[in-house]
Amino acid sequence: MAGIRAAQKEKTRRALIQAAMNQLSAEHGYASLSLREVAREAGIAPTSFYRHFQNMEELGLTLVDEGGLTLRQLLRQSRQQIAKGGSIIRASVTTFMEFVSNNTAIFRLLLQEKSGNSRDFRLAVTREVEHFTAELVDYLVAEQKFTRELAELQADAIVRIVFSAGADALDADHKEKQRLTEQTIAQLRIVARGAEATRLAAKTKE
Amino acid sequence: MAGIRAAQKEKTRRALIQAAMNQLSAEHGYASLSLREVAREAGIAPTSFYRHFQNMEELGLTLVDEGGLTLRQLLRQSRQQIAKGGSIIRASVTTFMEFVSNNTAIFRLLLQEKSGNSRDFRLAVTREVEHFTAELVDYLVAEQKFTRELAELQADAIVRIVFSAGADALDADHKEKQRLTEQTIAQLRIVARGAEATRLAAKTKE
DNA sequence: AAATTGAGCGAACACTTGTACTCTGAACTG
DNA sequence: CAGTTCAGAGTACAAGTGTTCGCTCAATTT
Repeated sequence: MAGIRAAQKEKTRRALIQAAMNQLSAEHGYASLSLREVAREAGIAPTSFYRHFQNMEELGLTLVDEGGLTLRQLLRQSRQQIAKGGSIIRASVTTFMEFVSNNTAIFRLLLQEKSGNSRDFRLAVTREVEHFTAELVDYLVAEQKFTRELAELQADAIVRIVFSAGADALDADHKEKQRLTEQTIAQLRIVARGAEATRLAAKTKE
Repeated sequence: MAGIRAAQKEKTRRALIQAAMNQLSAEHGYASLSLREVAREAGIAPTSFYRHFQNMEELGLTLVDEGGLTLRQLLRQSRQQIAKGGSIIRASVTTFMEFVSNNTAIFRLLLQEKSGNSRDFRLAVTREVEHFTAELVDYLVAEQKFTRELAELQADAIVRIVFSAGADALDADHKEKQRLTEQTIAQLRIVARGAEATRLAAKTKE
């Protein structure tokens, strides 16, 4: 029952995924990914590809899922940073930026396919990002006592700003990344202040 | 000196650009654009393409420029709306969203190539967006008396939020677009309030 | 021990791709 | 009017693409 056969299959499956990842770069996106090249890098014949995935699309969706997993790791890591105390905003933004630097290929994939050419891809990415936003909403409601409505507005704005800055960070050198990080932190502080002011304005109206 | 020849050349050049535009859709991006198909739709032989562009890349950059032109139209239109009085934020966001709806193909191109696979493309798009941000900064400094630093933070945040919402609007139906518009307006109000609060905080500190 | 399964291979097929070359004929120039 | 220019067409080629088919042979099951 060792499943030496199933284990081997899983291994080359991982090799295929890894090969696809390796070929994703700033210059070559998912769209220009070729079955034959992926198979070559994974060390199998082109035809054997079909033992693992029906299409390139199926491989692609697997990559997006992989990216979602990574995003969830990021969430966990952020929560740990927050638990340690200190500035929540600063901690979150810096962990996010570090993550972008360490997982460039996968972030690029997510960002590209978010406005890419396959509806399934777009939906898959949107789902992952929404998961991210939802976590933030929960935090704002539970810890900071915002109304759900205001929390949703705020969280959505934050995610838009942070992901957009993350996209810019993909191309940036170290110095530029630092600038982006500080800028994003300052912007989130503005948003936080604005949300706070909005909450007060709503309260005094009652 | 009529230039009946030059006119014809310009005409088929426009036909090529138009053909390329037509082939850009939610399903078919720039990356999967083929010289032969573009030439076919423009009604010329594949080889004649080279009389007008050296590469597909050159055609692509032309499309991006075209998009930049469109963005500048948007700016002008927004300013007219603002001059009419009323809510600046509401006017700007609604004109932006209308523009996205009416120029879907070109916006999709800009959004995709902003994080696309050609460095030249990314730079070209970034340049256009920066132009957009710069205009907003000028407005905030001149009309609202913000410091340049705060205006830049605010403008950049606004552009990130609006363009990100615009990207979502590409796929959305009418109802969803309205929701997005209202949401974006509310978010920009939060940012405005936050910036205002930040300005006050800085002042009292002096 | 015999039978079955299935990952991986190699050959082959029917395309599509970009691009180099040569030629034509209408528009322009002197 | 003769000569030149040049947009566009046609042919051809080499290189790549995804996918089907039948085969092998080790792992697994009966």
